[in-house]
Amino acid sequence: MSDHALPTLADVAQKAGVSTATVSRCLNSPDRVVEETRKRVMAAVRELGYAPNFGAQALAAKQTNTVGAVIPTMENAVFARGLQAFQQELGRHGKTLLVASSSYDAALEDEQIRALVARGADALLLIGYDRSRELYEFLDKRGVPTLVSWSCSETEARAAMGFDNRLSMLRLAREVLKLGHRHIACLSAPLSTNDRARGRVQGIRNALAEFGLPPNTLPVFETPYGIDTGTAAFKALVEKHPGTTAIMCVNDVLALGALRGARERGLSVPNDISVTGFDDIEIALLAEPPLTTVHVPHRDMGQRAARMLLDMLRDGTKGARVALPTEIMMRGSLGPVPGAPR
Amino acid sequence: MSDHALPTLADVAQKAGVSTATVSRCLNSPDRVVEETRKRVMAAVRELGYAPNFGAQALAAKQTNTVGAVIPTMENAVFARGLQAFQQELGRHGKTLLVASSSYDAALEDEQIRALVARGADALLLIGYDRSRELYEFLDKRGVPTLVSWSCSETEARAAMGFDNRLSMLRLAREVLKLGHRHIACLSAPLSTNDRARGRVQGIRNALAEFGLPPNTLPVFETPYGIDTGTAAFKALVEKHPGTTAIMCVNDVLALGALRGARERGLSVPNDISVTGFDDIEIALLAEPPLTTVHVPHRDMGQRAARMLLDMLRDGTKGARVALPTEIMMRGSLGPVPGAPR
DNA sequence: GCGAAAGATGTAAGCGCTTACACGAAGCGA
DNA sequence: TCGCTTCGTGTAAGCGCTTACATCTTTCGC
Repeated sequence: MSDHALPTLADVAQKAGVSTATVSRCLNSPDRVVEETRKRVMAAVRELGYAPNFGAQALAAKQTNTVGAVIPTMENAVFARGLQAFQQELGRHGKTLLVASSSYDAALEDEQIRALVARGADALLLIGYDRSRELYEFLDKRGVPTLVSWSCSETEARAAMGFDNRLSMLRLAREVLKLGHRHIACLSAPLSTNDRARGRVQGIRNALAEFGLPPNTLPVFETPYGIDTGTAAFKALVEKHPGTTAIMCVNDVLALGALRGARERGLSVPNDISVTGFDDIEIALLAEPPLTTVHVPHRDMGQRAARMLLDMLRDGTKGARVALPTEIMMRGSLGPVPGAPR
Repeated sequence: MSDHALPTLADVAQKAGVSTATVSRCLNSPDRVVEETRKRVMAAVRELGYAPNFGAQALAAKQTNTVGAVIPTMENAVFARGLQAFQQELGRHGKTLLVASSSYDAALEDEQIRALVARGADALLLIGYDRSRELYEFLDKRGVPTLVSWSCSETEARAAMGFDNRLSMLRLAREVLKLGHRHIACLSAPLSTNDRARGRVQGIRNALAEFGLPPNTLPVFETPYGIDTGTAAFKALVEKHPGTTAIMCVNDVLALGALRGARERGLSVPNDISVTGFDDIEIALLAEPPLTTVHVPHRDMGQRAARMLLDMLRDGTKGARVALPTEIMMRGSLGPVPGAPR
């Protein structure tokens, strides 16, 4: 680590025999400088190994070209996928992505969002709507354009690039019901701070109602995110409700856990019990049996989210509310109700 | 989005009837200010909703309290895990983590590292050693403390918090050989820019040599990261080397792909062919059959990496070279060679 | 060939914060 | 009581960059 100070704009300017303004222009809007000068400046830049000081640049330009995103967890490939596409699109427009994760913890999420803003994020991508009024007020006050993803609600004014969680799950639940299942249970993430999970559970209830079943008798087991927790919750569920023929999980990870729980309990899927997921992560296909789930267009969502946020940033507009289509993936983990006539 | 400018230090100072220096001290070293003044200042801070301007702070303090990390991919839970622990430890010391991913692309990694430095990262966490001399020179010139993780080589001077890839794989390969396998093949990530994969392959070769087998006849199939690619490579491999009884993969994701390839080919694991992985990601346990693999202490590694980097940053020291122990996880995907006496 | 418009570059005023140094007040030992 | 240290606070000089504005040159219509 050499201690001699790094070259500054002034050093470059001196070396190239121009003013600092010209060097700055060469770097930021090259077409405003005549070619000969530009060449000379660029040569000096290269020779000195000059790179702009981030803090100074941010201070003077009043923007950081940085977009922040807070996701529930990096451990779920589904978020990683979406973010990758998001990042690529941002990169194409000269912006950098800052990622933080909240471990599905509301207080931590709050903190991470504030940290990102404190770090100068020009705009934010958030997952779902659920967060405190104070936080939203803070964001509005600071004038940070914010886009919600993974959800899309008619009743929320805020810009969103997501999909309809309720409707997607409703469609899947219809398929389950069509196969004759009448004793359905739900394995869910904690509902209190997760509007996506709530929407999905609501979707099951709506489907139940459509089929003339009482929606409020749906057993819902809430458990933190994880394969292990899914396995444990599955076991608790079948113990408490032995007659259950189909377990609908609000995400694939939980469903994978349920699959393992079934295996450990000696239950055959789907002969003894059916299991469904949500997200369509890569391993859903690989599971034994392959998981019936709802496919979410992660990549497309990420890319479009980036575009919308970029537009909001550029034009200062409010952003729209877009619901992307999802797709039911019928696979081996869902079968007809046991004992049904074939 | 309100347009009225955000409050500055000067606003707070005026409101509290003190100088900006005092406000700054209240925020950064509260014990240097008498309690009464401090209370008054803090009240003003709260009332105004003041938050420091990142750029200005970075410019004046010449540090950003930000640490950058570049990982190959966010889609592998193994990196996510390690990073989470890394981030937590940093957070405890008031630092923020900036993450970027390179998609296992050397040029992109180079770019991301420079972007992170340009964004003012005070220190860096990198995965593995393999990168250009220019990049390392750049880092040294800028004086950015850098810590390598996931690898730990005797021959590299640079600070590292990792484990011995070669030795770990060597140990696993011994187990494979002990079970009678003599026709082993290797499914690897591209080796040219991945010292971890190279070390692991080398480990297999070393084990072969120990058992008196010619190390250079080991078939090594290189394929990009992914479950799908693992499946395809598996098929290509068994076609070209039908006599293979054990396939050792350099990571779990590839191994999962191999498992699927085996299933699609109608091969029973481990009866017809054995498969091993590396990393011990959560799904390794869930695979059918559960994957024999090498457990890497992700969380511990992440946490200790953070501590070391923090020390380097604080004391300006060079950092040490630490190799953490790994553990062989014997599970169902590895069995005795087919036709062996039981 | 002249004046105006357009283009290239320079000048210098900040951006909001940290911190070395200065200053006055209070506490202390002799 | 006097000089010395210690403590709390203020003053003001940057940190390295962007950019409005000023200045000087060139170009071009007529």
